[in-house]
Amino acid sequence: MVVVRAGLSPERLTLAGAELADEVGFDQVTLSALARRFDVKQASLYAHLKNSHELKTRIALLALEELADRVADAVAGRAGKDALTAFANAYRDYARAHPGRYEAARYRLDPETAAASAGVRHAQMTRAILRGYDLAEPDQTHAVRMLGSVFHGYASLEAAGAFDHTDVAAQQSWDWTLDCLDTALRSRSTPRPAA
Amino acid sequence: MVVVRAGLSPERLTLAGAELADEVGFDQVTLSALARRFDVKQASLYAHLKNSHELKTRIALLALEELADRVADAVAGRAGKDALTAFANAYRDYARAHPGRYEAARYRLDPETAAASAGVRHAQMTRAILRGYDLAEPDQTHAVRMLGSVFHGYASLEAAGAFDHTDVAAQQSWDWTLDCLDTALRSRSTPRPAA
DNA sequence: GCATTTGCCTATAAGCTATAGGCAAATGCA
DNA sequence: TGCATTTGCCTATAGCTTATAGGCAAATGC
Repeated sequence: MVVVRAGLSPERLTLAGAELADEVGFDQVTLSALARRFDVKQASLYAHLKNSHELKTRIALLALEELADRVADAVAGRAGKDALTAFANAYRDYARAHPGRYEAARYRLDPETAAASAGVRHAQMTRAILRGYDLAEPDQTHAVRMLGSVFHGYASLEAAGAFDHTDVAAQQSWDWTLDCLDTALRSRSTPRPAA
Repeated sequence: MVVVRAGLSPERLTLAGAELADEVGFDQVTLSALARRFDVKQASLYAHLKNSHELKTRIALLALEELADRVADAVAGRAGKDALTAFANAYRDYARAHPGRYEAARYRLDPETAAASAGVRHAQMTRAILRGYDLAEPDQTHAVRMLGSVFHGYASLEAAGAFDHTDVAAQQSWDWTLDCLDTALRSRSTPRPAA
């Protein structure tokens, strides 16, 4: 009776959990389901994860990390509306390709964990693309929040199927929205010499 | 041994469920918790609700209804930016006053239920507001989606505490955002004679 | 005043999280 | 190479959840 170990680790479990989330939804990610996936008993996972909260937190951190990487990649070398579009598309594309991970990225983290997460990179990158619009504080903060709301709101509603009822393609509305945002932000630029 | 009946009904259970959601979060609303609240055994609830999905669906419908009522009330007799602001504020205020119900309003409904819900009133009211901006199709649809995204995104991020880290008041960013949206929409008005 | 319906009950099963304790494989070290 | 320790996964168990089946008494109908 040769017993081969499954080779579990927090990292492997997290990755498998993220895949599971994309397949069945983040709220359906359970330790039991994960254990089944590794053909292992559910209690065995507790040797690698403190509890299911830790699993979810790790998946959330993974998603934030991946999303920040993609956005960083997309905006590199771009500025102005070009950067805005690249950021927004990277964001939306990730949410569509990885719905479970995207949900996970909204999992509520305790303050210290959040502070150490890639969430701060998101805020930094948003501020970076706003450099092309010459916004002074506190307008810049307002704009960060507005953009975050639009991107998250759109991704979230689209994932929920809210745009499925009407015959207009979600892609067109997205492009239109980005255009709109660009205009709005430019109209708020401060140091433009002649109004 | 006088046994007094608890007087359960789908309506009372739904309302209590909504209150419970606001107190502990929509995902913490369970039939067991609800039964405890009525000092009744959990299995008894199945006489009034098919299952927990029905409870959640009913809470979602209640929330959509309430939200639509408030918005309708707020926008009545207003037009243009005034209407936009009233709509937006009613929306955000509801989300802040009733976080659990607001979460419930995002609960995924099956298509027929959604079609019969107050969700359609939301879309109608959004279109009504946009009448003040003279947008032709498909721009109107784009605008409906953009506004929905901003409102939902903002409420959702604010509820998640995403705006707590920076010292700028969420109210100010909200006002700024609405201003921005108004400008953006006006710049897209079609039948404005002279460009 | 009796029959029917209704409302809540107990009992039970299955799935989830979590803890405790056991045993064998893997590893460390002389 | 051989023994002690550590590690990895196991079983067993308890408490929580949803959900179903069947029972009995209160409420209602006639």
